[in-house]
Amino acid sequence: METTTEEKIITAARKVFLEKGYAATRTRDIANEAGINLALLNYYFRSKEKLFQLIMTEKVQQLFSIILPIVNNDEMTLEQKLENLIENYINLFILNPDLPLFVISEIRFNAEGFKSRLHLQDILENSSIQRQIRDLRPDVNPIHFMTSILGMIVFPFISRPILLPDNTNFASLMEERKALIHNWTTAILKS
Amino acid sequence: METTTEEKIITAARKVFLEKGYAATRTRDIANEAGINLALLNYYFRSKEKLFQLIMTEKVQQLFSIILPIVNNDEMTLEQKLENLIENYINLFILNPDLPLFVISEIRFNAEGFKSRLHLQDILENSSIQRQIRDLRPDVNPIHFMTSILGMIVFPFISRPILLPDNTNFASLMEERKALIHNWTTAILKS
DNA sequence: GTCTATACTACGATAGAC
DNA sequence: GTCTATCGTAGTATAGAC
Repeated sequence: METTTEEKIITAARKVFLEKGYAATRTRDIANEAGINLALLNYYFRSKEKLFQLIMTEKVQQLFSIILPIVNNDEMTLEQKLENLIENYINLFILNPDLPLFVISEIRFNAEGFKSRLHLQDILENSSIQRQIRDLRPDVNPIHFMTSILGMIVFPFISRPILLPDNTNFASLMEERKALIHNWTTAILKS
Repeated sequence: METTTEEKIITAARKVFLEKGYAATRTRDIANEAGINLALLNYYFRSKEKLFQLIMTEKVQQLFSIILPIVNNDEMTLEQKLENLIENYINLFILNPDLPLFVISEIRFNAEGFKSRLHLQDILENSSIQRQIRDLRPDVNPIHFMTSILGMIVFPFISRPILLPDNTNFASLMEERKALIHNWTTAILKS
């Protein structure tokens, strides 16, 4: 075991917070999962809230580090951006199936805090990708294309516990989905 | 005030649970919101868990009472079913914007319980709508169409706190979205 | 049915020995 | 740094008067 105590706690916190969410998580569960004492957790991170912020920041960055470099990239065509979004997000979610629902659920409880920190709406507003969409389809509010594209990518992962059977090979289903979404997004941009 | 105490508690519970989720809700908050005493809440509903089940059942039914009568309706064409889904779900979510994220988030913490009760996968499997989709597009797993259609409908409501600015008139944006999704779903079924 | 008071437990956090 | 023990509080739930 090469990992430090601090790393063990963070790894455990990541697991428990993602599984249960902030409110349902017990710091004792994190301590047990990490194989250390409860007191030690507070020694390293001072409070449950602080430890959570660490995990949450990490997960928000993981989620938005895909879309942020793309939206304002002037070197890429719209076609390339869509391909890139689909490929990278589906790969990310296959490896981290809890990620999207975790971030969406927890941001909801602190919507104002993250809105003021992230400015995602401002970033999308007048972004390169939004201009590209508007050039192609000046008749439609671009937010409708953005939400439809992202919805097709994200929704299977969010609704998986309700809609999708366990027995299917979920990963390969999502792999084959890449090409489909690619066709569908270009189709709706022309419809 | 014509409402009974029981109704006042349920109304308050509905509000608080939907806002905060089960784990973060305090029964004291519900009691305060209802304008009654904490002891009275337990007198009527025995426990927080029981009260929550009541609200959760109500919300799950609210959510699935739209899709369930449609999927196996042999009188409707696929076209009519899609139109119906889009119209009814967007209307429902405009009036209840917290509903989809609440149900999805909370089911996640008790996925097995609801899966065994709801059987939604079984219902979709070999359903009338799935046969209609397969007739039209035997080359694609119908689950991809279902998740894309539902994703386009639901995702704006789920991602609203992150993606969409407050100042826009959200309801009218969703109203105009109905016709767009209608076009887009028929477009992807033909692409 | 409705209240006040309280029992009981679980949780987050800290004190203090090592 | 790491532990045991414990404090203080907040949470669910109940007892018992009215």
